[in-house]
Amino acid sequence: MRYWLLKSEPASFSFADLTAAPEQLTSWEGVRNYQARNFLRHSLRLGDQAFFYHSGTANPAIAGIVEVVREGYPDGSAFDPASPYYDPGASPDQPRWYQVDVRAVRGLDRPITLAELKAHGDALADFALLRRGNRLSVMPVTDAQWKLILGLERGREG
DNA sequence: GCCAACGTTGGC
DNA sequence: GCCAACGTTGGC
Repeated sequence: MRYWLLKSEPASFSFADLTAAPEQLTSWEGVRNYQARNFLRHSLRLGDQAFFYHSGTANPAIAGIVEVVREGYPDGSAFDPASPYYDPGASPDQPRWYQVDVRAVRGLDRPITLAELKAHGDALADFALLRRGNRLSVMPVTDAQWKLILGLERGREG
């Protein structure tokens, strides 16, 4: 099993939205970046877990944990002219964009903020999220990073 | 293939 | 709202 981090703007779709969804399940659609697409298409596997990260908010933070319940398949929103994710260059024959399905595993006892992650910058020096200018919406998390971050959950903040 | 212009992301 | 970082686009 491998670990990942998925970004979402809570104003569009929050971890609370996911836990309120039927079966606490959603399709992770709308990713329009090739590097992130490649992860979704080929790398995220059934049973892999991911941090659900809230970006674009006053307090960016990891809010919860999700699990991959369906591996990469074509992102149909790219074929839908009514969708904000519509891409005229994609078609069912040439899907171009891919999505996975994820289900909520649990919310964290408390959000682990970006500020707190940065405070552990020595231990998390290679953490993709902390790389300067990182805009990837799907990124890998190593076993060590996963453990360290979950260790923060029950520790004192900061 | 180069690169300037432009749009988007996302923290602050 | 600002701005740095970065990806994409399109002229050449």
